[in-house]
Amino acid sequence: MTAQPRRSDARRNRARLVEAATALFDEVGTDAASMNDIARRAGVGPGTLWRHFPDKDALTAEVVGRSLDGLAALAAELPGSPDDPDFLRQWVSALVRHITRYRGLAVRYAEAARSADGPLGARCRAVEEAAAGLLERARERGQVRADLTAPELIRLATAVAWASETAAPSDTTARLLDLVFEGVRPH
Amino acid sequence: MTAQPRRSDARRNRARLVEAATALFDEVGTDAASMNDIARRAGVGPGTLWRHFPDKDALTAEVVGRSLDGLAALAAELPGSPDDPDFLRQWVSALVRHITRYRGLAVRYAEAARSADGPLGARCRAVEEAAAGLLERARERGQVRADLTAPELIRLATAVAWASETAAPSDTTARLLDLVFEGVRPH
DNA sequence: ACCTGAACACCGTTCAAGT
DNA sequence: ACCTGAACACCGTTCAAGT
Repeated sequence: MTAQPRRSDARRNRARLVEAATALFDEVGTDAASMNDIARRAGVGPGTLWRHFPDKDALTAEVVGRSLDGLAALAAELPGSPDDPDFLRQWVSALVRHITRYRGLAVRYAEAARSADGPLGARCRAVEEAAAGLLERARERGQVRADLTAPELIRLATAVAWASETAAPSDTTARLLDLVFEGVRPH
Repeated sequence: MTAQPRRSDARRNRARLVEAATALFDEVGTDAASMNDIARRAGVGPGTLWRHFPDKDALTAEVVGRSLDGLAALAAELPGSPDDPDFLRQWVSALVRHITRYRGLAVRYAEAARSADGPLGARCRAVEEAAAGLLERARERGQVRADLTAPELIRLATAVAWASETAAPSDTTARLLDLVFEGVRPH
């Protein structure tokens, strides 16, 4: 989201920072990766990091941005699939997979989605719009409760992502998602 | 959980620390309340706090312990209620209410429930056993999916608590809980 | 136009020195 | 037996000084 700098050394520094942040997010998670660590890994001073990205949200948005955009694009494709009764669940599953990509991302995503401002919040709004479109189609086919809203669906997806982040076995994600879709009560 | 000290000044310090922690948890949440802040508020040095409670989990367990014990007791009473079809939901609702009592508690609870050790983890195990008992009774009456386990139910409750913690309006808790019980799909 | 790195107030945590 | 408070390595964040 943040604009590309003009000077070539600045562009190189920026690229290195995003690369270092991505690597550290991958290794230790969003929270444990400190700004100073990221700057050190990129081989620049802390001031340079703060100059390129005003806060951690901006940096996070840069790292996960492309993946979030892909989600909106995926939403545009899915409803075309020939009457798959589970296309909504598939998309939500993809959303959960994205949020669990880095440890700690669920919290940042939830906060950004609530305030809806900042570079990450803007991305969340786009995802919410995509969800709203899918939800409408699912509703027409009677595949979801009529009163379910897009923010609620996303909040549930984020909650599932958070829960499988703190859980021990990683395969529980699908199970939790199933429980949310089918409900705790018997159908 | 931590043993009461013998010397009277130590006992007084301990009581003041728990009081200060409770107040700060209430005002700014579990995370924002730093150990140094708590010690300062209690009028003691940081070393005294660390002597009484080896880590923040022990302190948290002391603050929320009685409330958690009450939950296990509540589980023993509920099934007696004359065939209320929603007694399980009522108990889970009480669990969620407890976890949302202090901001940041959901994360600590989830981590303690996973590792199951430490003073907070011990309490989580007791809650899980209570949930297992309720779940069995609910299953006999056909009120829940036959394959639902107690850890899963608690994980869902914790996830709902976490979600309503990060959400803007506080009344969404009941709504999220309803979605989890009834499911996203129409019944 | 951009980078450097010292600096500030904080954090969790420990531990020698006291009473 | 228990408390004190200085100390350490860290954190996020800023900003004068450089090129």
